[in-house]
Amino acid sequence: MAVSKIAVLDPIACCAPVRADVLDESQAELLAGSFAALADPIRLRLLSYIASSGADEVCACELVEPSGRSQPTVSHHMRILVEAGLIERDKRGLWVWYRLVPSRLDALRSVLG
Amino acid sequence: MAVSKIAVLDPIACCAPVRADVLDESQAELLAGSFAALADPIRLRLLSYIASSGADEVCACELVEPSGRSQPTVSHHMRILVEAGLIERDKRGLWVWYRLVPSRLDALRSVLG
DNA sequence: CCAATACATTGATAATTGTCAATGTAGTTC
DNA sequence: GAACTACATTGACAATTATCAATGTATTGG
Repeated sequence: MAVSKIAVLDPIACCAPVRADVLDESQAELLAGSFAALADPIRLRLLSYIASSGADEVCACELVEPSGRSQPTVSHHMRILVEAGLIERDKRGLWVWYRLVPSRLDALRSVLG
Repeated sequence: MAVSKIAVLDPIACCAPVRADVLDESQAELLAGSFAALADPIRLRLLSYIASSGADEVCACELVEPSGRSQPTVSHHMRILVEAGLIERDKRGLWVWYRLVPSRLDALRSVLG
């Protein structure tokens, strides 16, 4: 799946729940891209780490060690999550801060119902 | 992702919403497998076709043409959906009937909330 | 049984993906 | 501006995946 191609568009605007009508091809591509971002255990754990941190934002520097992957690999996965629109990136000084985009998670959730 | 390894386990029992606690590795593997089943446009459309059919079950023979893929390819994708637990398979005579497993969709949905 | 039908499996191939070491880049500090 | 720090990008490789043609396997009807 070409996750990066899909980042711009909005699943909320795109799709009613899977149960309502048959998805057309472009809707399906869009959603498959979003789900692909969730289809990796490292990315799910990164997302979960941020979501359950209590804080609004989490520093990238905090993500490498608990993930058990190299810094470039974490950077790669974070990019995929950002491009899928599930996470936002904010660089301030030397550090990069990530925060959830709850509306995106809600959107995906609503597609499953 | 090895989707097939994961079919037996139950995401409902496995995981609280991503926001509550950091997913451990096995939970993450499990969920990533489920999302991987949704991370393909053809599978999303097959799922959607069944979900929106109105009927409780849909015959496999009905799925090939609208998917635009070959019969073996559709068979392959349906197997992945079944192994992910999102769909149930029932062979009666020459025909195979598929139906949704709503509890699984609900389970995945609840993980995103 | 034999032919026909519905679906699954195999085998092969091209494309995609996860990973890391090495290197690059931008911001900070002295 | 030189050294340092935090993160990104590149390049390479192994593993996985989507696909189809060909073939296999049940099941049904004659």
